[in-house]
Amino acid sequence: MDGRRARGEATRKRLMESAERVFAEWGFAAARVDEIARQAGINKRMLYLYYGDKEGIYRAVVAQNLQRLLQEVELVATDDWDDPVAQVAETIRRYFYFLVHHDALIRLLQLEMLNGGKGTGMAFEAWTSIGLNRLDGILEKGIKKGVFRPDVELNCLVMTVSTLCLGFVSRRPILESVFSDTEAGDVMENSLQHILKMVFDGMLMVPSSLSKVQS
Amino acid sequence: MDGRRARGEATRKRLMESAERVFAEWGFAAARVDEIARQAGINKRMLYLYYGDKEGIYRAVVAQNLQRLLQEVELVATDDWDDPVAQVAETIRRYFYFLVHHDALIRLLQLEMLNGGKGTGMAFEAWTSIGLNRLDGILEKGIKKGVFRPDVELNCLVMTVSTLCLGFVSRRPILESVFSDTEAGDVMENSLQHILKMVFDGMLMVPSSLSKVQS
Amino acid sequence: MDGRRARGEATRKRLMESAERVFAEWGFAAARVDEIARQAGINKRMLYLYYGDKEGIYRAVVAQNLQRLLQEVELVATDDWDDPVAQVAETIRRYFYFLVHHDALIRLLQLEMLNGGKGTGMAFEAWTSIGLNRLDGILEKGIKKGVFRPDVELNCLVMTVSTLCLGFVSRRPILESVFSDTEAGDVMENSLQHILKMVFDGMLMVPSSLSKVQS
Amino acid sequence: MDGRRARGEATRKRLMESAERVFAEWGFAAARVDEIARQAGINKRMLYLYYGDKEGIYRAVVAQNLQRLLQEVELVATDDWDDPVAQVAETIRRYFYFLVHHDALIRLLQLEMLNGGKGTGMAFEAWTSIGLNRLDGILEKGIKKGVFRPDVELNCLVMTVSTLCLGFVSRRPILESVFSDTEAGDVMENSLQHILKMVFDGMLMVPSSLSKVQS
DNA sequence: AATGAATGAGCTTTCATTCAT
DNA sequence: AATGAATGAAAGCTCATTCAT
Repeated sequence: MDGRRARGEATRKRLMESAERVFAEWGFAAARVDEIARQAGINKRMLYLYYGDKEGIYRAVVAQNLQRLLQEVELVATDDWDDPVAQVAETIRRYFYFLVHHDALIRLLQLEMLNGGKGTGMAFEAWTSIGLNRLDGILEKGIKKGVFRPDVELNCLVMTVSTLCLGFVSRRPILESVFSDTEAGDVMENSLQHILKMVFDGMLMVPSSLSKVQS
Repeated sequence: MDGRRARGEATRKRLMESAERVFAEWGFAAARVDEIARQAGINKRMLYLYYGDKEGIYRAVVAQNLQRLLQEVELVATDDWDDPVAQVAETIRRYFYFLVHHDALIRLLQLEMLNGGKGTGMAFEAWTSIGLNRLDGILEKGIKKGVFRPDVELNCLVMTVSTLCLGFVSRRPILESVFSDTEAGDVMENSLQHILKMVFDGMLMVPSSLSKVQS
Repeated sequence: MDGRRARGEATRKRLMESAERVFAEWGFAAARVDEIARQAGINKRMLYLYYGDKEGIYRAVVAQNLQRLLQEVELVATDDWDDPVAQVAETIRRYFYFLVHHDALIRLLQLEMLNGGKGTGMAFEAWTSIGLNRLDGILEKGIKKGVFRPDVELNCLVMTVSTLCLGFVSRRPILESVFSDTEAGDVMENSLQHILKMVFDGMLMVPSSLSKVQS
Repeated sequence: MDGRRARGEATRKRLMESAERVFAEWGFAAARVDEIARQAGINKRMLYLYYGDKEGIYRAVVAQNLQRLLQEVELVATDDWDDPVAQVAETIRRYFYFLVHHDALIRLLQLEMLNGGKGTGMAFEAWTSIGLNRLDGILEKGIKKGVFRPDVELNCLVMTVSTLCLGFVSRRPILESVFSDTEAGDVMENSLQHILKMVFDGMLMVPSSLSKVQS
């Protein structure tokens, strides 16, 4: 019967979504299996049927989210643009807004990073820059074209970008309370502009100065 | 005789130190009260006598560490130097190395930040920039002296510095595995130099270019 | 199939019965949750599933017993008899023997009364006369018929009846040791007769003198 | 040194008073040794020095209170009055008001009675009528004089008196809420009058009818 | 005589997990 | 495929009691 299988898949999915929320809110240790099942409206037993145990569904959630992150940014990175600056900016923008739109995921991955992947045995060493891994090629091309400074330390730059993006997104509440009065416009967009300026002023031959970098 | 009171204080202290380790390693939820007492070599009951409950000692640990962070950087910030660049650099250096030397604290505070202070009710909104709060004055002075660009967005800069320092320090394992072969010298010192360059190239009237910024 | 639900209800019930015994024997504070579960032959966890916590099952036990007390005496009170004396006697008899047959309940409610409902927040102010609340109507009717003295203080009388019944029942061990030799017949029945005589001699127009008051 | 001994006695006394309050409020099981020491302003260790353990001080408190009760009523009972009615009334009055003025004691003894002396091993079987034990003689004298009915069941009467007194005193809160509006005068005095009327109407040759029985 | 510090046993409660239908 | 009932291990916490000064 396909109806059965379909229903089973729906159950799997609801459990995953619920688990993502709960793990993101509480972290692995403080998350409650009962709460995951309750929010999913699914019997707790099914969780064990599909995912083995608490850690099993946790791994599944983390893996799926990393997968999504990867796919999202891959789209741009594979293209071949003429303007390296625009392409770098667009890559960062994509990365940044993906994080913005998946704050639960961010919390989850940050918690997991702090946890050193201890609970899962997964290698998270490089996840913070996943999605930026194609920057290398774009940067090199830009250096050849004489747009970027040749002494740009690629690894450091990637690290800097990922750190800044993640940092600003996860500090969103703080930023909003700080800038709510003084700044017009969206806080996140302003943050992105700040990051881009930060990055470009440090890597361009000529200061990017003031004009907003559009996608 | 004060021997008894002194012993009591010693017990308090050993509990705190033990709790700091355990909370930093496991996070609040996964930390075990028994383990804290065991590592301290102290009867569990004393923890409840001195700190009320698990959350009580957790709060105490967090508060004490924030205090330490504050004091450490305060030292420089109050001084009045002639050279704003050197003073900014020294402030960042202090902040950075404090984080380096207190990685347990870092994990602890990051976990707490991700937790939004939920478990403790404390206001952590601004802790990431504690210790950098005197930067404002130094920067303004530098702007007046014509050393820094007048369009420097102070708040953003502070946020950037704290984010980068915290990010690089907490990604130390990743950095070490990435740079172990290619770079000479200490990874953390290199990271600090990178951060300083990043920051100064974005704020100075004339690019800081290449020379290392010493304290 | 309803087998599972039925089993669940059975578990609930066994926990209640066990809790009634244990609370009655030890009082709230000294009662042990482990003992309740053990006597019920039920896993301790279920108690928390069904009743929340120790106080939860305690409240449930107390509430249920008050309910029973109410129902038991209600039966008579609603009827409309010709003979007020007989009806009052029957009401008291029912009340008295309900107490006799539920000595665990008595201990429980007396403990709770002494506790002032502190542990439960329930209003116990009037429970001692629950089951006698219909006496008012019967007495008034009796006064109109000229059987009872018109100066009978209804509230005091109800209080007296409940106090005497409760007192004699809960002093049963003492009474038995005192009267075992001298009196023939059941100690409790004798006590009831004494109470009835006490009450009627104080309220009747003509002394009830000697004949036993039958139901 | 006598100063030392005197101070020791003072400590003992303060511990006893504190223990009386705490045991009366919470009962044996729920009472906390720490609370007793705290209220006494005395170090907990002294309690163990003077009374051995928790049960030790509990026994001491109960014993002392029973002693007091006995002494209080003894005063009247030993006298030889002409008027048996007045003497009975006075005995009951003394007993009643002693209970009124020692409500902590009442709670304590009632709790202990419900506890069956389990925790202490003391024989409490007859304590409810302690202080009324001389009624026998007075009643017999009254019967001889033709004032009391010869069929008065002495034991039952004593039991009735003690039960009613104890019951009304310990239900004082209920009584006050019930009678606060309707009755003038002190609730306790009214209760006593009710009890006396109750008792005398059941034992006198001629109904005591209406006039208040004064001491 | 008096006390602050310390303790181990045992309490209530929680949790991830499995059984039986 | 799905579920309500059940469980054992272990967690946080409390208590009466004793040690050392």
